[in-house]
Amino acid sequence: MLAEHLELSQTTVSLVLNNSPSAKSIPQETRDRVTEAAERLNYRPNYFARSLRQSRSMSVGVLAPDLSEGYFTRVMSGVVQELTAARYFYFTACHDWKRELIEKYPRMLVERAVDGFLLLNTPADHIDVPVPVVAISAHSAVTNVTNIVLDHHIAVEQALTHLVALGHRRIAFMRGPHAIPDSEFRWESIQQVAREINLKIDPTLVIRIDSAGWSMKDNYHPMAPEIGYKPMQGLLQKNRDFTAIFCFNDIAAIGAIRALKDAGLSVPGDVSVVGFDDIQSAAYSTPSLTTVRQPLLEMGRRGAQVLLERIANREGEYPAEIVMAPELVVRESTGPAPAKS
Amino acid sequence: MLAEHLELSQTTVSLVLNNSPSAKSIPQETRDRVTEAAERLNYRPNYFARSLRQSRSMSVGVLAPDLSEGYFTRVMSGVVQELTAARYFYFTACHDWKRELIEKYPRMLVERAVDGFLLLNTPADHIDVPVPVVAISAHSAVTNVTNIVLDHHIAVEQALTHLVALGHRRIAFMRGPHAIPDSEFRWESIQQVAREINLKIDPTLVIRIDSAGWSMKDNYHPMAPEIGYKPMQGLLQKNRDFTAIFCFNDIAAIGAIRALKDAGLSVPGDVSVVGFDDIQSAAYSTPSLTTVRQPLLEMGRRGAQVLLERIANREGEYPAEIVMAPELVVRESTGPAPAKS
DNA sequence: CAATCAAGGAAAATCGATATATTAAACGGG
DNA sequence: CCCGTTTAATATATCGATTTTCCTTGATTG
Repeated sequence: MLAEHLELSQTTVSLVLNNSPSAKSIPQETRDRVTEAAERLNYRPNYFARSLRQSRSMSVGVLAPDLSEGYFTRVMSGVVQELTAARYFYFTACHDWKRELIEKYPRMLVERAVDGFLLLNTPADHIDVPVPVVAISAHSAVTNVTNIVLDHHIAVEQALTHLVALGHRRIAFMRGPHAIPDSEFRWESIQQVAREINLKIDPTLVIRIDSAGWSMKDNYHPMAPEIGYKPMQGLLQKNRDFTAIFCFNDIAAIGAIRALKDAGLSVPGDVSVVGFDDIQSAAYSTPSLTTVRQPLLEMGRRGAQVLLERIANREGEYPAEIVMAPELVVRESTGPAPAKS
Repeated sequence: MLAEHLELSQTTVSLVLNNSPSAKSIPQETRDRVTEAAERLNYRPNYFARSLRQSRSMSVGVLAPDLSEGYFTRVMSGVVQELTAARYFYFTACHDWKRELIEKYPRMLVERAVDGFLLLNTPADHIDVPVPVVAISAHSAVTNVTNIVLDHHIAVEQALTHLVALGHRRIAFMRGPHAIPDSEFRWESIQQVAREINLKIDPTLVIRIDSAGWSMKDNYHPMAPEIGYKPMQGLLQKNRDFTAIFCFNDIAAIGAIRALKDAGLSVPGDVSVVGFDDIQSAAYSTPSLTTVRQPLLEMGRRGAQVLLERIANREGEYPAEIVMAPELVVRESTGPAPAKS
């Protein structure tokens, strides 16, 4: 430490600069001398030394599938707001859906002594770490983990009643990739809501985004509209007897719309399309997307808040699940079902 | 350290585990005992203790305007490939174009002892840190900084000769926001190339993306197509005497196309649109975008490579600038200029 | 045979802070 | 005038590694 080169002992300097309670016996004059010198010499306590002693790093690990457009960036905006306010930084690690990495990165980050983990869209089941974990958009019943999830039942209800109200009965579904935790969960909700509102789901109208297309490329590209384009194209070759499709996310919906157009169908004239997420480009693509908005920013904020609370109070109670409300945003991609031909 | 609780001294354990050169006098049998015990007890050296001693953190700071779709995610894909291979992690900090943050974050990260900085799309002029810096898409002549830049002259040449070859003469330009380093640089190239190919630039056809629209919102949204929609709308109200527009980036181009459609103009029938970057959605929007591809992934990789080299060899020579080549991707948004009416 | 050298390992210093214990002087009350 | 308390600090232990220096012991060598 440099500050005491000029006058006092390390102890005193440390007590003063940390405004420690046991420093109340130090007279104001001395305090001023210390703070002034620290200011003048631009003193910064060594991060490693401090962290070594206090055994905390003031940083958290963020584990996500990829730096995808839409989902990641929106959630992280919220996360960053909270972390920054608490003077925390974060390491990002993208596992690219490889199980090996999903298990390896947490270990590596624990070695880096992160104080907690934030999981985005990533299953928490095989993650075992000695620090608090908050999972956003996962649905895992693991101890130690707080889940921030969307109310999928309401989300699906909003989307389907909207379509049914427009006269649609033959509705296709594009399910999410197996890897994504939300996929199964949402599909369950779809089946349940369909029963409730007496809507039949035709299995030949159910297609699925291929998780492989997600990342298996030389030049690593996260989620592109392609993921929706291909399955839609496949469906159109086999069965065109539907008037609407409910897609797993907006990116896929944009790809699906493109495929519909390439097949000579108009949106929403022939087919209505509903997306999910409400990403930025949803409002600006042509046609603009009707979609179920997830409050991603708010989910990121709540997640970070809970994580920081749990870090500050390691023994306290914490919720196992926090449920957020979706909101249907109606735009141009949905319209009345065409008259039967 | 736990390992020596069982047998030897810290020194020996450390030497063996780090495979230190001065450990060649240690017999194989002892080494095996140490490594076996480390394995069995799942020993992990304390990150802080090690970093404190070696004074390096094995992490770098990434400074970017925002977690924007397109630019950030693509560049970072490349960066991450290299960092991961070198067992480095990174802190991300988004300055949101606030000068105060552009100066504060580097200081904060230096306190965190990052070993180097990667600047994305961020001016390096006011950043003064005691570690190596690599700036991607900045153009700053600051010592200590290596710049990774695109060859804008070639980029502009490709775009403009393409439009001119299609018969376009009255070409509008949408310049980038002041804040972004590339903006001015590219505009210079546009003017220069225009002179070279004898193309007149009509000042009333030059519009500009408003940097304020970038981030001045309650719910922080990075770059949305809106940034291109508004200026385009403004131009259309004043002057429709043009047959093509060259936009600063793809997101803005998508917004511009939307504005053109809303004004009853067809793309590319009435107006051809050229974007910049070649982001994922460029190929999937309607119409798909003709654009100048920046090798963003490659730029990220090169940037990270240079940074890691400079960290490993702090005294070595290093290039002040590395220039990358663009590539024009022709898609649907450009076509022959309409006949004069 | 004494001096030299290498092998094998350990002791101690160090990195730069924080936490705990201790000291020395001043003060005040009985 | 002695004893306990407050004031104002300091000394020392500690966090957990790496780095430097040093000490045995046995073998080699001139």
